[in-house]
Amino acid sequence: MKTLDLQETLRERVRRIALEKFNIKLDAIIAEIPPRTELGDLAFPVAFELAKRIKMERGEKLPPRSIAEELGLALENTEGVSRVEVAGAGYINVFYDRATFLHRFFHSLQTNGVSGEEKASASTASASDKIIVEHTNINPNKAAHIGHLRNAVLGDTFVRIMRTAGHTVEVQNYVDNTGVQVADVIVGFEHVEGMTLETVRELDASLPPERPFDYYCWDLYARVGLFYRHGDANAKEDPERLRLRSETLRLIEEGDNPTADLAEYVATRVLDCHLNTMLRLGISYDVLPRESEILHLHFWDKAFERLRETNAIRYEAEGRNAGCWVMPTNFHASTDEHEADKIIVRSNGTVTYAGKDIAYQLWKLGRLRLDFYYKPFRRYPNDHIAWITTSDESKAVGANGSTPNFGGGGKIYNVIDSRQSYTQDIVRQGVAAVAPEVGANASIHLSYEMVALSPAACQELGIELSTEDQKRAYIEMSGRKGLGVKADDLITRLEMVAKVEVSERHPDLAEADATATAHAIAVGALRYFLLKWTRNSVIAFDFKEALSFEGETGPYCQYAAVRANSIFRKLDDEVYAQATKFVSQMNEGDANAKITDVLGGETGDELWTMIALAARLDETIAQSAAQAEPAYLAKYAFQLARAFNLFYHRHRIIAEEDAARRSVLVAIADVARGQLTRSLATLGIQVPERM
RNA sequence: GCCCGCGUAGCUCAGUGGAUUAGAGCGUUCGCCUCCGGAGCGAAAGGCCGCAGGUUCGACCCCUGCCGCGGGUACCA
Repeated sequence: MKTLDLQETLRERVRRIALEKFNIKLDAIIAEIPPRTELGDLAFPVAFELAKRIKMERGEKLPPRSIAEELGLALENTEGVSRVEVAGAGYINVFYDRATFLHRFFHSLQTNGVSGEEKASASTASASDKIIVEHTNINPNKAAHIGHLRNAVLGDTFVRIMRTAGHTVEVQNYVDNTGVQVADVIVGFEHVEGMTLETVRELDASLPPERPFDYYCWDLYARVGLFYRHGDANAKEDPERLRLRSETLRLIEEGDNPTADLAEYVATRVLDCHLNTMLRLGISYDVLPRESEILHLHFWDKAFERLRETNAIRYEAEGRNAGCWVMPTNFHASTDEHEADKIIVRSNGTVTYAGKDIAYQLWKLGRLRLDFYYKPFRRYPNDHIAWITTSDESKAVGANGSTPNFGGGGKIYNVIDSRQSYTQDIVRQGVAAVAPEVGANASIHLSYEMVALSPAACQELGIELSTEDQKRAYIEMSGRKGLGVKADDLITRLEMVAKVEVSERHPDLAEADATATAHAIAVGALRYFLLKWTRNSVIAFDFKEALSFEGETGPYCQYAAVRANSIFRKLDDEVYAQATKFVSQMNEGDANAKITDVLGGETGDELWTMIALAARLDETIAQSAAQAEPAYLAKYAFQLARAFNLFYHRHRIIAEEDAARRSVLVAIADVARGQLTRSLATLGIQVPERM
């Protein structure tokens, strides 16, 4: 029995009774979890709503309390409900039949442990509609930093949540290989360092593993920022040097020249580094659509044509934006400093990100009637392949019928930080103009706040702060200035700290096992750290906090699961079989009465709280999915771990002498570890054997 | 200027569609390993939920205004 099933039944009954007894049609029935166990397992504040509606519709004044009493009475004989109480000013508090609930819950986990399975088959309609999630999307011109990690972990976790909820999800990582940021680093190679494709290749081959190509580009990108300013970070950019950037950008877009070839090499190599970084955190992709193909396969041309036809964009013959194609907006007022219009095509003919993204979104929604060619880019350890787009039909794999089919999703989620809300609004407006049939709502901006640096983190990184900045709660990272915490550095550091702990606690563990365990802990710590904040909270990154394994952290949750597993390692098989039989078989002898007895009283309340919480996983997944908020699931996993630790501390399981009680305790520990493990897996966190 | 987000315990944050006693983690103080793993458990202290109005039987939550902080308003993304 999933809590949701019983909840749904009760909601339906409330709806029906309200109609029968009061002739009121309620559309949404609010059900809430009461604050304390004494107040029941589910509460309906529906009497207040009914009192209001009755007064409005018939002018009749009925006190909420009497309405609640009448409704509660009618709810009482629902199967699985032991009693109903009316409390406060008119709450209907429902108490479940604990023994029946435990046994159905336990039995359902025994028979189909995988949480989403049941739902996937139950909601085939929504499952047939493919969801596309776009995340990571790091400019392929430098190493990934913790801000990029927040994006990828958020996106990847959302994908896991949607899949667990029974949806079909396609994961895309968009590669902006023809943007200004790539152009900048190419200016660096060509004009600052005087290098060519050949010498860059040699350089790449000569780099040490701990300072790979993306690290090199990180530094070079910062140097280019200085180059534009003649070495003075506070000076204005030299327009003459900026012209190198726009010309480089034009050459990259055009293709088929040495600069474009170099850009292709650099962007591909950096992308490869990013995929390595993400794989360390268990993050992988299905397809890597590249901006260069948006251009070369005429996706943009087609989108451009349709944007013109629908008058979504117009050509500016004069003024500040002379020679550009712009999209007029009313998102904000224009001032002397800021134009209200957004430039889509620059005066030198190159296309801004917003323009290319409109074409990309249209393709994702299946509205462009054009497609990419694909070739394999990477085979993951589990044999999954990440495909990359190509404009060269001859290189595409699939002549033998194995061509993958991407895009054309029913619903699109774009994981992009909130600073880009304006650009995303532009993109949405463009998409809606060209494809009014899907409108502005098919594509969802899954926004989140940035990761900034705490003053302490800046100090540790050796970044000098102005007295003004020292007073701030956090300092924004800057790729252009090379200011930030590199993802790989942080992961490595976490692994080292974890390794020390593991080796200390388990000196007998083989080296490879200790390393693997430390890795699992590092991933748990980092992913949880990035997920515990809700999306619209700025993370002020702090090393001490990120490197902590205590309190509200991933390792705390992992530890609870490891402890639970160790009970079952030690538990006699016979005893486990006995417990399983006792709890999962309904109405055998006096099992029901005995279970009811164990779950009664004050101690029983405590046990029951643990069971009720463990049963709430599906509901939490559904909420996380609906709100696109992985933090809900992260908080739930922590709550579950905390509840389990308390339960573990209060009750001896193996040593319990009363057989019925022992069986119940075993069953509770079993459902708790199962649900905790599933929660963590959905967060992308593994539970090691020992830690 | 305009648009978006945020002001909740010393610090960092939860609080989902309005309701009973506003919750965590960190930090502070004090306890707990003859007992399935102390990366743990318990307890204490700590709150005009930014301010002022409004709606309501009832507001941390909804509405309006104000104050403060952050982000955006690029021919960057």
